[in-house]
Amino acid sequence: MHSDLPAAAFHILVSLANEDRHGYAIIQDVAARTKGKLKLSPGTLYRTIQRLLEQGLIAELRHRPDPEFDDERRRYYRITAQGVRAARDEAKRLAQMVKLARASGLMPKEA
Amino acid sequence: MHSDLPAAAFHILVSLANEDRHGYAIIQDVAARTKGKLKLSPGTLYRTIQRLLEQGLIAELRHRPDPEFDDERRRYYRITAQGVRAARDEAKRLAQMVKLARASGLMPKEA
DNA sequence: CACACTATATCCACTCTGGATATACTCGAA
DNA sequence: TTCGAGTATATCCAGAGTGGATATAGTGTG
Repeated sequence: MHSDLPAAAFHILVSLANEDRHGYAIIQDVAARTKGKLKLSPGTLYRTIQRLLEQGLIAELRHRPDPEFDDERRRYYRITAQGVRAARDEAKRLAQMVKLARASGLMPKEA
Repeated sequence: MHSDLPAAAFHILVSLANEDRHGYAIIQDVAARTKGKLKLSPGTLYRTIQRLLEQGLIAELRHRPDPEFDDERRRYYRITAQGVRAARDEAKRLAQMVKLARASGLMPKEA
């Protein structure tokens, strides 16, 4: 659809919900959370990060968390209040779709 | 993603889960189920129907349900066993995404 | 020495989508 | 009675989102 949060953006926001991360760490975290089912490609990741920055759903940290033992190439990101709202709205939309499937008998009660 | 069911395809399958319908009726049914939030455009609808037919997720009925009082232009479709499986798998994937959002504290318990 | 891993970034091709357009018939309001 | 809205299907175009390849570059391992 036109107005909803793209899948990659949603997963990135979920990954940043409880911890500031850099791009590569997001790829790994999303893969871990989805048990390897979703491996964000670099093309999708960095393009989506740029879009999220422009839309104000995430912000880049000016100071890296641990300057001593850290790869200088890394760029860290933090979710914004607006990002939290966007992710929550998208989750509600997805929950509605699941509800629709359940109401149609397409889903076993718990799965 | 590459392998998952597009949103329009999912909604069409849900709409056909309990009743055979023709294209235009699907548009109205999806709009009703989503409380007007999702109005499938004709471009999306008829293209997606063609794709679903090719993939064997739906089938066109050879005989229209009620030949007497019916618009002859209508083409009726029925979901296949394969279509049911595809919709169920997609619903599970969506439910997993919602679960991920909840686990991250992005969602209020029930919403 | 080659390969894999870390880390970011850009490019191309493909798919999915909305919206416009086309065709054509029916019905009610002005 | 004519105009617009609704019904019904279909095609086209432009734009967004995605994966995969490619590039660059440093580090670590067999």
